[in-house]
Amino acid sequence: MSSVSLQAPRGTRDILAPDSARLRALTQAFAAESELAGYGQVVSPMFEQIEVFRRVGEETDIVSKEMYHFRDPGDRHLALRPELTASVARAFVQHRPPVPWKVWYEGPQFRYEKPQAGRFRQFNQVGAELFGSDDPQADVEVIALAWRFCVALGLRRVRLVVNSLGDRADREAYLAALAGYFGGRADELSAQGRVTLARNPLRLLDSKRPEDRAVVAGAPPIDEFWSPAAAAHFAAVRAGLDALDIPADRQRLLVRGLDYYRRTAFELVSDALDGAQDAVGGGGRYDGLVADLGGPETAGVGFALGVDRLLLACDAEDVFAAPPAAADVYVVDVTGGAEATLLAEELRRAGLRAERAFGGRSMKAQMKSADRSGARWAVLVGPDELADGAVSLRDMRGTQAAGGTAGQSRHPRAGIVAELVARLAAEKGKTP
RNA sequence: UUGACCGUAGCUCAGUUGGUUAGAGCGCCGGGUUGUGGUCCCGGAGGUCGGGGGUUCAAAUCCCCUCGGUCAACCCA
Repeated sequence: MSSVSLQAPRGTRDILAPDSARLRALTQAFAAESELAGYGQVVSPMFEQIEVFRRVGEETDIVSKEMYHFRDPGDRHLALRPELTASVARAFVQHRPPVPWKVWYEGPQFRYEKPQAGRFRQFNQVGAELFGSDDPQADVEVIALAWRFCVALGLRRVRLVVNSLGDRADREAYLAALAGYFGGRADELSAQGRVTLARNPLRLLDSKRPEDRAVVAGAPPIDEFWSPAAAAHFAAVRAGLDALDIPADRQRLLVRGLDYYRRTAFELVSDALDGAQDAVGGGGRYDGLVADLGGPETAGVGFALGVDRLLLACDAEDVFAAPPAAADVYVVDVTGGAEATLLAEELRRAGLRAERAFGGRSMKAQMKSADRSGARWAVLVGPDELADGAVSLRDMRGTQAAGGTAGQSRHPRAGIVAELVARLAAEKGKTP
């Protein structure tokens, strides 16, 4: 950092090309996958009345201590969205679309946290939600969508883990049982573990502290608290995934961070990611959330994937590279540059990716730039060409030595655009 | 919020126990005779050593604060 004193706020960053193109490509791939399954895009505001998020649970860390919130000039208390399910559920309550309402979304979210690899204060997610059905097949469809997308990206080292948190009453009973169990062994827990116990015993289950893990190992399993209906639902979900050949590991200690989850909970974890942030996404069923937001009793299931972490996983597995940004044509003009402007515009109108230099640089310098642009062809305009109403066309992929004029041909200026369109089309046909 | 490590040109980094005009590679710009790229050679631009304060005759090198990064706990995508 030299004399630059202004910088992006902590935990945020600028994404420049070609990384930005890669992010866009990932979003497009997700859109394609989602719409294939009948999900329509929903674009909701980046901020909401703070109440929207408070309703999802005050004990949730995301809500209680990680929200960016503020009062606007009209004294409205607002918050930048820390997650999207609540926003989408609010949209559902507001518009009451016919069910099943199937939506996908994409965009930044904000959480006030200490940043580290794969964790930012502004981060991007893609996700999907299905409102209005408690059919276990809905869970299967949603999970399959998330899974298929990871596979489509080329990720092979992603695992799906699933669990069921039971119905509301099951969850309450389990919570009480955990409180009793852990309470009796509080002295064996870590100091922080005891704090967690007081706040939410469920959280202790995925503690990473060794002292806590030893105690957790003997904790009562949630299975014993499932209602018959919840147990049957989970069995149906697992059978459905099995039928689709989607490998799902039951993980009895999986409890998600948002408190609104009921029954199905799942996560996608990457084994290619080292470090603590190995979850690329997660989701589950949240029957009851819509009612909490003031709507009718409505079932729902969905998921979100962290775009930044997905991209990190792609890097680790060496898949889903940035799309190439090579130019088709580079216009070299040593007659002042006005001709390059005309030609480049013509080429672009014809759909070719055309680049040119500015500032009246030497031919050698422009050729160097042409090379670095990755252009397939260079169109040269010098005094001779200009006088003859012609241009020189140079094959930049030739193996001839630099400096020579082999692989170069003269063409009438008038027909050069059509000529290039034809040549590029012919090549594209040969090598897709 | 807690702890550990780190912060030198656009990028990756060197900078001996504090001592004259802070270096390299890559990148960028220009040149190697008349208008031509990818190799090679030469040259140039670019840094108030993250910022502020302190110790000292003297600090990129020591101390404090601050901002930022990385890693871990917490939590989560």
